[in-house]
Amino acid sequence: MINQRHVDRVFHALGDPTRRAMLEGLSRGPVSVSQLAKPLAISLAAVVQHLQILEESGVIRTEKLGRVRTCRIAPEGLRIAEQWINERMALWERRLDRLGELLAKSEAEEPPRKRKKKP
Amino acid sequence: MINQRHVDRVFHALGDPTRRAMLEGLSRGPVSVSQLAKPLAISLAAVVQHLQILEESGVIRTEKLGRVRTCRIAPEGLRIAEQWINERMALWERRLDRLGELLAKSEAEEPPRKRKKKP
DNA sequence: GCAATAGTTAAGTCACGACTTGACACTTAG
DNA sequence: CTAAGTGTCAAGTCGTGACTTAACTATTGC
Repeated sequence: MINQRHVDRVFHALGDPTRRAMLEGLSRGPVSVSQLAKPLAISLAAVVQHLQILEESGVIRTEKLGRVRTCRIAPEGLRIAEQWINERMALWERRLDRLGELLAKSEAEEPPRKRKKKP
Repeated sequence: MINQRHVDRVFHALGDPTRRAMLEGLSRGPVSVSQLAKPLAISLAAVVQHLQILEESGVIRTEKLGRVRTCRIAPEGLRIAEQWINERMALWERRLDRLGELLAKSEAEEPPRKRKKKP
Protein backbone atom coordinates (compact mmCIF):
# COMPACT_ATOMS: atom_id res chain seq x y z
CA MET A 1 0.00 0.00 0.00
CA ILE A 2 1.26 3.49 -0.86
CA ASN A 3 1.47 6.21 1.74
CA GLN A 4 -1.95 7.75 2.32
CA ARG A 5 -0.49 11.23 2.75
CA HIS A 6 1.07 10.94 -0.64
CA VAL A 7 -2.20 9.98 -2.31
CA ASP A 8 -3.92 12.89 -0.62
CA ARG A 9 -1.40 15.40 -1.88
CA VAL A 10 -1.39 14.07 -5.41
CA PHE A 11 -5.16 14.14 -5.77
CA HIS A 12 -5.34 17.54 -4.15
CA ALA A 13 -2.77 18.76 -6.66
CA LEU A 14 -4.70 17.28 -9.58
CA GLY A 15 -7.99 18.63 -8.25
CA ASP A 16 -7.32 22.16 -9.41
CA PRO A 17 -8.02 23.04 -13.07
CA THR A 18 -5.19 25.57 -13.26
CA ARG A 19 -2.70 23.00 -12.03
CA ARG A 20 -3.95 20.47 -14.56
CA ALA A 21 -3.55 23.12 -17.25
CA MET A 22 0.02 23.54 -16.08
CA LEU A 23 0.61 19.82 -16.41
CA GLU A 24 -0.78 20.04 -19.95
CA GLY A 25 1.71 22.82 -20.56
CA LEU A 26 4.47 20.54 -19.33
CA SER A 27 3.44 17.39 -21.10
CA ARG A 28 5.20 18.34 -24.34
CA GLY A 29 8.47 18.96 -22.57
CA PRO A 30 10.21 20.98 -19.84
CA VAL A 31 9.57 24.71 -19.70
CA SER A 32 10.54 27.66 -17.54
CA VAL A 33 8.21 29.20 -14.97
CA SER A 34 7.38 32.26 -17.04
CA GLN A 35 6.80 30.26 -20.22
CA LEU A 36 4.46 28.09 -18.20
CA ALA A 37 2.69 31.17 -16.85
CA LYS A 38 2.22 32.91 -20.19
CA PRO A 39 -1.03 31.22 -21.33
CA LEU A 40 -2.51 31.27 -17.85
CA ALA A 41 -4.18 34.66 -17.17
CA ILE A 42 -3.03 34.73 -13.56
CA SER A 43 -0.10 36.40 -11.88
CA LEU A 44 3.33 34.86 -11.89
CA ALA A 45 3.23 34.64 -8.10
CA ALA A 46 0.10 32.50 -8.29
CA VAL A 47 1.81 30.20 -10.76
CA VAL A 48 4.74 29.81 -8.40
CA GLN A 49 2.36 28.83 -5.60
CA HIS A 50 0.79 26.18 -7.81
CA LEU A 51 4.24 24.96 -8.77
CA GLN A 52 5.10 24.43 -5.15
CA ILE A 53 2.01 22.32 -4.61
CA LEU A 54 2.69 20.31 -7.75
CA GLU A 55 6.28 19.71 -6.74
CA GLU A 56 5.52 18.79 -3.12
CA SER A 57 2.98 16.29 -4.38
CA GLY A 58 5.67 14.76 -6.55
CA VAL A 59 3.97 15.10 -9.93
CA ILE A 60 6.62 17.49 -11.21
CA ARG A 61 10.28 18.17 -10.54
CA THR A 62 12.04 21.49 -10.99
CA GLU A 63 15.61 22.69 -11.05
CA LYS A 64 17.05 26.14 -11.13
CA LEU A 65 19.98 27.08 -13.33
CA GLY A 66 21.06 30.68 -13.12
CA ARG A 67 17.90 32.74 -12.86
CA VAL A 68 15.60 30.35 -14.66
CA ARG A 69 13.75 27.45 -13.06
CA THR A 70 12.93 24.60 -15.38
CA CYS A 71 9.92 22.39 -14.68
CA ARG A 72 9.21 18.90 -15.93
CA ILE A 73 6.63 16.19 -15.34
CA ALA A 74 7.54 13.38 -12.95
CA PRO A 75 5.64 10.36 -14.28
CA GLU A 76 6.35 8.29 -11.17
CA GLY A 77 4.38 10.88 -9.18
CA LEU A 78 1.42 10.80 -11.52
CA ARG A 79 1.51 7.04 -11.42
CA ILE A 80 0.43 7.11 -7.77
CA ALA A 81 -2.92 8.59 -8.75
CA GLU A 82 -3.24 6.22 -11.65
CA GLN A 83 -2.57 3.27 -9.36
CA TRP A 84 -5.12 4.38 -6.81
CA ILE A 85 -7.80 4.58 -9.49
CA ASN A 86 -6.82 1.25 -10.96
CA GLU A 87 -6.93 -0.45 -7.59
CA ARG A 88 -10.50 0.75 -6.95
CA MET A 89 -11.60 -0.41 -10.38
CA ALA A 90 -9.79 -3.71 -9.96
CA LEU A 91 -11.40 -4.45 -6.60
CA TRP A 92 -14.77 -3.56 -8.03
CA GLU A 93 -14.34 -5.75 -11.04
CA ARG A 94 -12.90 -8.63 -9.07
CA ARG A 95 -16.13 -8.49 -7.12
CA LEU A 96 -18.14 -8.65 -10.35
CA ASP A 97 -16.13 -11.73 -11.30
CA ARG A 98 -16.90 -13.46 -8.02
CA LEU A 99 -20.55 -12.59 -8.54
CA GLY A 100 -20.39 -14.07 -12.02
CA GLU A 101 -18.91 -17.28 -10.65
CA LEU A 102 -21.66 -17.55 -8.09
CA LEU A 103 -24.35 -17.09 -10.70
CA ALA A 104 -22.69 -19.59 -13.01
CA LYS A 105 -22.43 -22.12 -10.20
CA SER A 106 -26.01 -21.73 -9.06
CA GLU A 107 -27.13 -22.17 -12.64
CA ALA A 108 -24.99 -25.29 -13.04
CA GLU A 109 -26.63 -27.16 -10.18
CA GLU A 110 -30.24 -26.70 -11.21
CA PRO A 111 -31.82 -24.60 -8.48
CA PRO A 112 -34.82 -26.46 -7.00
CA ARG A 113 -33.00 -29.64 -6.11
CA LYS A 114 -32.30 -30.95 -2.63
CA ARG A 115 -28.64 -31.45 -1.65
CA LYS A 116 -26.98 -34.82 -1.25
CA LYS A 117 -28.34 -36.71 1.71
CA LYS A 118 -25.86 -37.40 4.49
CA PRO A 119 -24.75 -40.99 4.93
CA MET B 1 -10.67 14.19 -26.76
CA ILE B 2 -13.02 13.87 -23.82
CA ASN B 3 -15.19 16.73 -22.68
CA GLN B 4 -13.21 19.15 -20.55
CA ARG B 5 -16.13 19.78 -18.20
CA HIS B 6 -16.28 16.10 -17.49
CA VAL B 7 -12.59 15.90 -16.61
CA ASP B 8 -12.98 18.90 -14.32
CA ARG B 9 -15.84 17.33 -12.43
CA VAL B 10 -14.17 13.97 -12.05
CA PHE B 11 -10.94 15.40 -10.69
CA HIS B 12 -12.82 17.76 -8.43
CA ALA B 13 -14.75 14.78 -7.10
CA LEU B 14 -11.58 12.77 -6.55
CA GLY B 15 -9.84 15.74 -4.96
CA ASP B 16 -11.66 15.38 -1.64
CA PRO B 17 -10.34 12.79 0.86
CA THR B 18 -13.80 12.02 2.24
CA ARG B 19 -15.11 11.27 -1.22
CA ARG B 20 -12.15 9.02 -1.92
CA ALA B 21 -12.85 7.24 1.35
CA MET B 22 -16.39 6.73 0.12
CA LEU B 23 -15.10 5.20 -3.08
CA GLU B 24 -12.96 2.89 -0.97
CA GLY B 25 -16.11 1.95 0.89
CA LEU B 26 -17.78 1.16 -2.40
CA SER B 27 -14.95 -0.72 -4.01
CA ARG B 28 -15.88 -4.02 -2.36
CA GLY B 29 -19.43 -3.81 -3.62
CA PRO B 30 -22.62 -1.75 -3.59
CA VAL B 31 -23.83 -0.36 -0.27
CA SER B 32 -26.63 1.83 1.02
CA VAL B 33 -26.15 5.47 1.96
CA SER B 34 -26.22 4.89 5.70
CA GLN B 35 -23.87 1.92 5.51
CA LEU B 36 -21.53 4.12 3.53
CA ALA B 37 -21.84 6.88 6.12
CA LYS B 38 -21.21 4.71 9.16
CA PRO B 39 -17.39 4.73 9.20
CA LEU B 40 -17.21 8.39 8.21
CA ALA B 41 -17.53 10.61 11.31
CA ILE B 42 -19.61 13.20 9.50
CA SER B 43 -23.35 13.77 9.33
CA LEU B 44 -25.56 11.81 6.97
CA ALA B 45 -26.51 15.04 5.23
CA ALA B 46 -22.87 15.71 4.43
CA VAL B 47 -22.54 12.23 2.99
CA VAL B 48 -25.53 12.82 0.77
CA GLN B 49 -23.94 16.01 -0.54
CA HIS B 50 -20.76 14.14 -1.38
CA LEU B 51 -22.80 11.44 -3.05
CA GLN B 52 -24.39 13.99 -5.33
CA ILE B 53 -21.00 15.30 -6.41
CA LEU B 54 -19.71 11.78 -6.99
CA GLU B 55 -22.75 10.87 -9.03
CA GLU B 56 -22.81 14.05 -11.12
CA SER B 57 -19.17 13.47 -11.93
CA GLY B 58 -20.05 10.00 -13.13
CA VAL B 59 -17.76 7.98 -10.89
CA ILE B 60 -20.66 6.31 -9.11
CA ARG B 61 -24.23 5.40 -9.97
CA THR B 62 -27.08 5.08 -7.47
CA GLU B 63 -30.60 3.75 -7.54
CA LYS B 64 -33.35 3.96 -5.01
CA LEU B 65 -35.58 1.03 -4.17
CA GLY B 66 -38.17 1.70 -1.54
CA ARG B 67 -36.56 3.88 1.06
CA VAL B 68 -32.99 2.76 0.52
CA ARG B 69 -30.60 4.16 -2.06
CA THR B 70 -27.91 1.78 -3.23
CA CYS B 71 -24.60 3.15 -4.48
CA ARG B 72 -22.04 1.49 -6.69
CA ILE B 73 -18.83 2.45 -8.47
CA ALA B 74 -19.03 3.32 -12.16
CA PRO B 75 -15.67 2.26 -13.58
CA GLU B 76 -16.28 4.03 -16.89
CA GLY B 77 -16.42 7.29 -14.92
CA LEU B 78 -13.18 6.61 -13.09
CA ARG B 79 -11.57 5.68 -16.36
CA ILE B 80 -11.82 9.29 -17.52
CA ALA B 81 -9.40 10.37 -14.82
CA GLU B 82 -7.15 7.42 -15.51
CA GLN B 83 -7.08 8.27 -19.21
CA TRP B 84 -6.24 11.89 -18.57
CA ILE B 85 -3.28 10.89 -16.43
CA ASN B 86 -2.12 8.30 -18.94
CA GLU B 87 -2.29 10.76 -21.80
CA ARG B 88 -0.06 13.26 -19.96
CA MET B 89 2.43 10.53 -19.13
CA ALA B 90 2.30 9.19 -22.67
CA LEU B 91 2.96 12.59 -24.25
CA TRP B 92 5.81 13.13 -21.87
CA GLU B 93 7.39 9.80 -22.57
CA ARG B 94 6.87 10.04 -26.30
CA ARG B 95 8.91 13.20 -26.05
CA LEU B 96 11.67 11.34 -24.22
CA ASP B 97 11.64 8.79 -27.01
CA ARG B 98 12.08 11.45 -29.67
CA LEU B 99 14.90 12.91 -27.63
CA GLY B 100 16.51 9.49 -27.46
CA GLU B 101 16.27 9.10 -31.23
CA LEU B 102 17.89 12.45 -31.76
CA LEU B 103 20.75 11.60 -29.46
CA ALA B 104 21.21 8.22 -31.09
CA LYS B 105 21.19 9.79 -34.53
CA SER B 106 23.67 12.53 -33.66
CA GLU B 107 25.96 9.91 -32.20
CA ALA B 108 25.67 7.75 -35.32
CA GLU B 109 26.86 10.44 -37.71
CA GLU B 110 30.00 11.55 -35.92
CA PRO B 111 29.38 15.16 -34.96
CA PRO B 112 32.05 17.46 -36.43
CA ARG B 113 31.60 16.52 -40.07
CA LYS B 114 30.52 18.84 -42.89
CA ARG B 115 27.38 17.91 -44.75
CA LYS B 116 27.25 16.62 -48.32
CA LYS B 117 28.18 19.33 -50.78
CA LYS B 118 25.45 20.36 -53.20
CA PRO B 119 25.82 19.28 -56.81
C1' DG C 1 -52.38 4.01 12.61
C1' DC C 2 -47.95 4.76 14.92
C1' DA C 3 -43.21 4.47 15.38
C1' DA C 4 -38.95 3.57 13.49
C1' DT C 5 -35.90 3.62 9.57
C1' DA C 6 -33.73 5.90 5.50
C1' DG C 7 -32.92 9.64 3.12
C1' DT C 8 -33.68 14.63 1.36
C1' DT C 9 -33.66 19.66 1.45
C1' DA C 10 -32.62 24.30 3.00
C1' DA C 11 -30.15 27.62 5.45
C1' DG C 12 -26.37 29.13 7.70
C1' DT C 13 -21.30 28.88 9.54
C1' DC C 14 -16.52 28.63 8.91
C1' DA C 15 -11.96 27.57 7.25
C1' DC C 16 -9.13 27.08 3.64
C1' DG C 17 -7.45 27.65 -0.89
C1' DA C 18 -6.68 30.58 -4.98
C1' DC C 19 -5.40 34.94 -6.12
C1' DT C 20 -3.48 39.74 -5.89
C1' DT C 21 -0.23 43.32 -4.83
C1' DG C 22 4.09 45.06 -3.57
C1' DA C 23 8.66 44.75 -2.01
C1' DC C 24 12.72 42.09 -2.57
C1' DA C 25 16.73 39.02 -4.51
C1' DC C 26 19.49 37.22 -7.85
C1' DT C 27 21.35 36.70 -12.66
C1' DT C 28 22.57 38.19 -17.23
C1' DA C 29 23.20 41.64 -20.92
C1' DG C 30 24.61 46.13 -22.50
C1' DC D 1 27.48 49.93 -13.06
C1' DT D 2 22.87 49.87 -14.44
C1' DA D 3 18.86 48.00 -16.35
C1' DA D 4 16.03 44.37 -17.73
C1' DG D 5 14.62 39.76 -16.95
C1' DT D 6 13.21 35.85 -13.89
C1' DG D 7 11.66 34.35 -9.91
C1' DT D 8 10.52 34.52 -4.56
C1' DC D 9 8.32 35.91 -0.25
C1' DA D 10 4.80 37.96 2.87
C1' DA D 11 0.45 39.77 3.76
C1' DG D 12 -4.09 40.40 2.89
C1' DT D 13 -8.76 39.72 0.26
C1' DC D 14 -12.42 36.93 -1.13
C1' DG D 15 -15.24 33.12 -2.75
C1' DT D 16 -16.31 28.57 -2.46
C1' DG D 17 -16.64 24.13 -0.64
C1' DA D 18 -17.31 21.06 3.40
C1' DC D 19 -19.83 20.80 7.17
C1' DT D 20 -23.81 21.30 10.70
C1' DT D 21 -28.53 21.59 12.38
C1' DA D 22 -33.25 21.28 11.86
C1' DA D 23 -37.41 20.48 9.61
C1' DC D 24 -39.50 17.48 6.34
C1' DT D 25 -40.84 13.34 3.16
C1' DA D 26 -41.20 8.77 2.09
C1' DT D 27 -41.23 3.68 3.17
C1' DT D 28 -41.56 -0.37 6.21
C1' DG D 29 -42.80 -3.10 10.26
C1' DC D 30 -45.73 -3.91 14.25
